[in-house]
Amino acid sequence: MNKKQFLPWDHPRFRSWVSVARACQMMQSALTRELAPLDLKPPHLDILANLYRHAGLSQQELARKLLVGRSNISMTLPQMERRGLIERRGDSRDKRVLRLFLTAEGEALALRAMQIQTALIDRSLSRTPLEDCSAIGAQMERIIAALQMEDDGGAESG
Amino acid sequence: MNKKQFLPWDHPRFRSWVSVARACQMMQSALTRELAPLDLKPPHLDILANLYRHAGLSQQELARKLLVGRSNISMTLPQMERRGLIERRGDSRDKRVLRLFLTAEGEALALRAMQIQTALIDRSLSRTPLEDCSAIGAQMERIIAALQMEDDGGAESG
DNA sequence: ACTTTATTGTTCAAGGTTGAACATTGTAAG
DNA sequence: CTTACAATGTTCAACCTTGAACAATAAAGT
Repeated sequence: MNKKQFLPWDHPRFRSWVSVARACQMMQSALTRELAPLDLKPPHLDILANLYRHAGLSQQELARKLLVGRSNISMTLPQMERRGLIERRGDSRDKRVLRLFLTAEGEALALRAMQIQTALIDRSLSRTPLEDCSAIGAQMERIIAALQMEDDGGAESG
Repeated sequence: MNKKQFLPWDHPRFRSWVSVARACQMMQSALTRELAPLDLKPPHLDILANLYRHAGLSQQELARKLLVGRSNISMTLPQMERRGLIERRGDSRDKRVLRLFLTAEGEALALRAMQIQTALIDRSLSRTPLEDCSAIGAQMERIIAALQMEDDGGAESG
């Protein structure tokens, strides 16, 4: 008679995480919409923001920070380079790596895009007290660490 | 001299949300990895889980729940139907809509996949107290509501 | 009844993402 | 030095996702 013996929705952590995932997806959609006038998509913004922060990254390092494959970066960057947003210079010591930098135009666009993103986040989280925001951020860092472990070492005991 | 006048990373809500997005992305990657043995990807699981929960949904309703386009559903479902996981029956009252149901095999696979997902979430959130999980879920629901408003009514006052 | 407007599902082209195979360059081992 | 191994970036085929255009059906307006 027990038609549904396994109902994940009864599971508190499961329910909470579903909400998290949903919120993320909607934020992504909203960001895509608001970035459209700049002819940018979230992945482009991620790249611009990271190069704004850490000038001189290699493609590999950038890919790792963004959690995407090298090939992704390798196919996206030439577009942005042609658009005059970034610059790639070969590393003098290691001829394999290309170091990435924003152009002046790229930095200007990065700033505009980041302002749009920050404004969107502010609007969406306006009903969430700062204290709770920080608490959420801290918990998420824990979760990231836990998932990091899985990535690296499958099932390392510790 | 103020080289970086606009640093989003100084912004508490921005920082917190970056962590949220990162955690989501890593969870998605981990889920993709763990679902591979079942020859399923997260979007397939989303479909199975939603039909498990709400049998008889139309494709439109399913698309809305999953926050994807109708075309997406329209191209994914035939694959799953050929695989014997779902069934599509025309609605008798409205000849436009197709009502969706899980087959026995689909339900079995849905259960296995949901158990994998629940286990992954449990593992990743094991260091996050239940109380905090619930608080996070509640805040996320607020954020979802805020983003919902933007979607619907652009800038409705109220 | 007739026309207009909306909704549902399908198709298609465009673009994004991935993982594997590859060439090049650096590093360690013998 | 020579050989084996590892890391970086590129290319390619496969797949996924999207948005627009479309045909069929329903609902609303006249």
